[in-house]
Amino acid sequence: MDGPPPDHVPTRPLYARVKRTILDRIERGDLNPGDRIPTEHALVAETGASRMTVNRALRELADEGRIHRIQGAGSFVAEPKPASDLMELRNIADEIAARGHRHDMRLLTLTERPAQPEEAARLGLRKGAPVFHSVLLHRADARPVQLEDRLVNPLVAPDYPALDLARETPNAYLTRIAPARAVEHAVEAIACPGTLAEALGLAPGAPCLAVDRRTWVDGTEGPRVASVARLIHPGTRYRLTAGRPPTDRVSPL
Amino acid sequence: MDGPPPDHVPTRPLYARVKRTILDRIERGDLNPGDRIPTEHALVAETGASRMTVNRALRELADEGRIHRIQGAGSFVAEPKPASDLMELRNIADEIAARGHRHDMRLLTLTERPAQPEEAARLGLRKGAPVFHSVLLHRADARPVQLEDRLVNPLVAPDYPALDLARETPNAYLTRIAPARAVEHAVEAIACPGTLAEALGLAPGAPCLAVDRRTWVDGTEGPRVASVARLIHPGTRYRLTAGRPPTDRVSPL
DNA sequence: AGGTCGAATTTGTATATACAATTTCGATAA
DNA sequence: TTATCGAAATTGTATATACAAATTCGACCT
Repeated sequence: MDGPPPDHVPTRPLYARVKRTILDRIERGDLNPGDRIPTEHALVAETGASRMTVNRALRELADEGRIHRIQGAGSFVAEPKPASDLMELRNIADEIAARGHRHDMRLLTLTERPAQPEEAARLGLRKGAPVFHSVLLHRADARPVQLEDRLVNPLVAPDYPALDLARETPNAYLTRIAPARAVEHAVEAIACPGTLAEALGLAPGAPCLAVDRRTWVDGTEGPRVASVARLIHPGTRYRLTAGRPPTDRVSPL
Repeated sequence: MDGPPPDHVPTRPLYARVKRTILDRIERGDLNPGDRIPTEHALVAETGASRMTVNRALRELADEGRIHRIQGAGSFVAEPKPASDLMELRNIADEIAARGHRHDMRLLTLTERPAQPEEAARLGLRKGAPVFHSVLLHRADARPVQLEDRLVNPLVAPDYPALDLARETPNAYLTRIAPARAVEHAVEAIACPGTLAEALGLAPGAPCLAVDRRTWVDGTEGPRVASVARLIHPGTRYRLTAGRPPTDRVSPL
């Protein structure tokens, strides 16, 4: 049985399909950064959509930073800028997906072991207390974009080792079972350690962005550190942004 | 007197003015989170704009997360976004002093010149509009810790060149005369350019942390970019933190 | 009372048209 | 050759109109 009218695959709006055709050409390398995009008029002729619809598609692409438009001159493919908005709020998988890439992760290690003294201090535990330690590699379209080295507090997330990585990132899991009350970030530029160079697909010594993130949850006796993570990104491939510009536009003066 | 034809104050587009009227009501507390926004039809009657124009205004507000729209139901003021915008970058002088070092700065260049196209875009000015450009080196105990490359909008800070660097940093000066309404940060790891290696006391290619900071102030016609700065720190000597851990401590478990 | 259906409301998308603003580029004049 | 002007090309905004899709709400029936 089943199905009656399979029918209506929810058709995407026309402006979205026009956007997609442009993005396809960019992602296939058919159009490269700096290249000129067909004019609205040409796209009207090509796609059959009205100019208003084509205009909306191109305007949204411009808002999203994928293309650059100059009145009177034309539209051009923008330089790829892997800027991520508010990384502390969205997990890396969402960010990659939002850019139209395919995200996957490979678990490199997952162990339970006693905390080293410094780790214990960072986690607010006694030294030697058991902690979970995971190391993952996040990839976008099979390209490494983040190495995640994480310590998890078993008092906050006792079932962390049972996490199903096929369905959820550690960040998403922790957010779900123990929403953070506070987050601390520290960022520094480092030279890619030789031990990570291969995993990240970089030359040893290449500049990398290291983000140390610590999250707290509310416990019965006060705030507890839920997790401490060091996230390492290839410096030239990733960008961390915080803060948002005002929304309403103003004409240039 | 006055003016003849004051002439053309560049009128903002109608859809932007409609956005502004809605944002004003939200920011004045006239409309609170969860409140219903007048329907498109009502806004058409109120503003005189066409429904397509009102629709664009509301759609952009929704894209920007300020409102929430439900087909068939209406439009509603969104919850203010998670406050975690806190990238409290204290100014470099305070940080150095807080660490017990002595801060000084050397002015490398200070000019007024026409904005390059890309710079103009970042500043929200017409290309070729005059901008102030300063380059400073901040030092802690005579050791370089930050190279500050800054563009300043003369419309916001016309007296910037008169700044007395012996008394104030550019950041402190701008904060004093034009408090920022919004700040945007982008951070990336870069290899130290050869041209800066000597000034920063580094080997070319050494990892550096580059922070791009953009600040806005409120103008009569809407937000204006006050300044765009790129701050370059030797990666191993500097650390940038954002977010704050909870203040109340708990004994380790 | 409860449920069902359908009309009214409201937002979402699409088009045709018009004019404005900016850049580009060629024609023309000095 | 150089400079200037203007037409053409291209994007930006605005409107009127139409229909689609989702929700709300009341009328009506049982």
